Amino acid sequence: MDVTEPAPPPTRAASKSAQTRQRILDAAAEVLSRKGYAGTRLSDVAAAAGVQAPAIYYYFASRDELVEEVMWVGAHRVRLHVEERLAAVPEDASPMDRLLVAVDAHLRYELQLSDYATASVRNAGHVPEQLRVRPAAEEALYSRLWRDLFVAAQQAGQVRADLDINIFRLLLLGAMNWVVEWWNPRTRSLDELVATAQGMVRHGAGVA
Amino acid sequence: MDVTEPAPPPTRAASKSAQTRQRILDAAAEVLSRKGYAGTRLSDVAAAAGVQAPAIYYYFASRDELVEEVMWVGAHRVRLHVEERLAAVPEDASPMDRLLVAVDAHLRYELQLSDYATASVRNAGHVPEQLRVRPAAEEALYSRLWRDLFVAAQQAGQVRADLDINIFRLLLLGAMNWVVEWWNPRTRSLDELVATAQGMVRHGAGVA
DNA sequence: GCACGATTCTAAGCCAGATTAGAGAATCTC
DNA sequence: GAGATTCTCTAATCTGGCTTAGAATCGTGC
Repeated sequence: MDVTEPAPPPTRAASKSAQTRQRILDAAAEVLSRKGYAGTRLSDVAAAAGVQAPAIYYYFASRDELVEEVMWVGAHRVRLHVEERLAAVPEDASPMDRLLVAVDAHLRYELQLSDYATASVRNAGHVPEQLRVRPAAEEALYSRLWRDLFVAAQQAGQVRADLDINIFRLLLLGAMNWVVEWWNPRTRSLDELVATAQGMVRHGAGVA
Repeated sequence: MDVTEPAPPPTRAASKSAQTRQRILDAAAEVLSRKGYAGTRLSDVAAAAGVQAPAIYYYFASRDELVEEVMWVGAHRVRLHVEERLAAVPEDASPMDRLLVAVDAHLRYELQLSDYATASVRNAGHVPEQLRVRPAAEEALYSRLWRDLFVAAQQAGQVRADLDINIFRLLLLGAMNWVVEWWNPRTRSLDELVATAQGMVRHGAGVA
């Protein structure tokens, strides 16, 4: 609630308290990513975090505040991850190369690394309006990142000039986001998925 | 609940009763498509249908049964619509042409014609397990339809031989389904969307 | 070992919203 | 137009699940 954290005690590395808060948040992300907003019981989250439900209220003002935080963290981290991966791309890489790296980073993060990202994506359109404000700001930044990647690629002549890159971008993000609805790591390889999605961009948007 | 309908009375064209049932179902589809499973109140549905909430129970055994029916109808109708459009394609059309018609049909139906389809797509992953059984059967049929389209196109040499058409198909359906999350008919033209999605297939999957 | 804040627990409280009961209106049958 | 049936309403009831109260426990500084 407050902008200031509850005055972290002498703040040793990771106080027990902070760890518990983290455990609750992680549990919420996990349950939310699996069961969705409607199906997420505070009691499930508590169980997964190894506490009783009321303990959650020591760290979060309400169920919705907890959910909002998960959503925001999810959106935020995906963006950071993709930005980091892009920052590591060699100077001489082409705009199209950067686009393909972004596809790779987005998919791998969403599927392997983060319940938060999955929770964020799956529930974005299903939580009450008020919970969308803060996460939406993150998503706007993320959208811009992708827009810039596409603009650069199109200006460099690596994306067809007649392509509507706004629509294409939204379709692509949709394709990648929807993956969380069907992906099963046991039946398919992540590498193949990434390669296919990259092909969708390289051929679908790239110049012949 | 029973397999047999409640013994349709002398069954004139559309009895008043059937109309009311229909109105409730339509209302449910509309609310579900807009607010999602979690946000759909039976009272909202009732209001939209112009009845009091308990009246719903005369036609449906429970909230969940109502939701299930909407989901099933949505999945069913999309499939029928796409099948109809495909049936109307000239004999001499190529497999790729048929694929593009399917893209067109799917998008237009989902965005213009049917709250049921939108409700079905948006909530598929958010309703409790038990509600997914019947709709899932429909979706399986629909999946097969698309698989067949892709197989035919690949065998005809119109889709790159090295493309994993299963993954590509799922990505494409995801891109199209996710459209309901961002589409705003006031800011973009449906024609452009369809054209861009078709381009994604023609270039993304098609032979160079 | 004691005092005190931080943390977590058990036991209620509380309420939105689904569902049921049962009375009343509408419609149909003859 | 009386009686039966279908349909819809008002007025409860019921319940899951969020939330609050307040007591117990834990940890730490002195």
